[in-house]
Amino acid sequence: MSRAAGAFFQQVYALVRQVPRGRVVTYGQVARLLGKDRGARAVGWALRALGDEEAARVPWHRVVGSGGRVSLGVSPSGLEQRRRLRREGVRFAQGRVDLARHGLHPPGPPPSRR
DNA sequence: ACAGTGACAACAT
DNA sequence: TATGTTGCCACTG
Repeated sequence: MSRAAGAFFQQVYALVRQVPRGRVVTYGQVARLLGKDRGARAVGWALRALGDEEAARVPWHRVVGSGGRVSLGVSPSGLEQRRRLRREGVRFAQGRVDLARHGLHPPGPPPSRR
């Protein structure tokens, strides 16, 4: 087990814990915030390494893929992730989280609707 | 000690 | 639009 993890993983957990309810961030954004432009993968690894106890205090479900995709897809965890997000009032569009509404830094142009 | 592997994403072709 | 390559961190066999 020893999910002690290195400093980077700890930074990921610390940052994800700061994501408020009803808000989401992407792997890429987390990586960038930690100074790793191309470290999105490492972020995923960090979350995957979460132990059950850690997962209880880290809102891992608020971390989604680019464009609001749920990377875990159709896996149990993926379904669970969507369920939790929905429960927090996160809106989905085309099976993706509406980053324009819940993301920190929307990548694309703002939707003219709300 | 070394290779494989795993919640991603940007860039090149 | 799709496919291939590369970068990133830590753990396991």
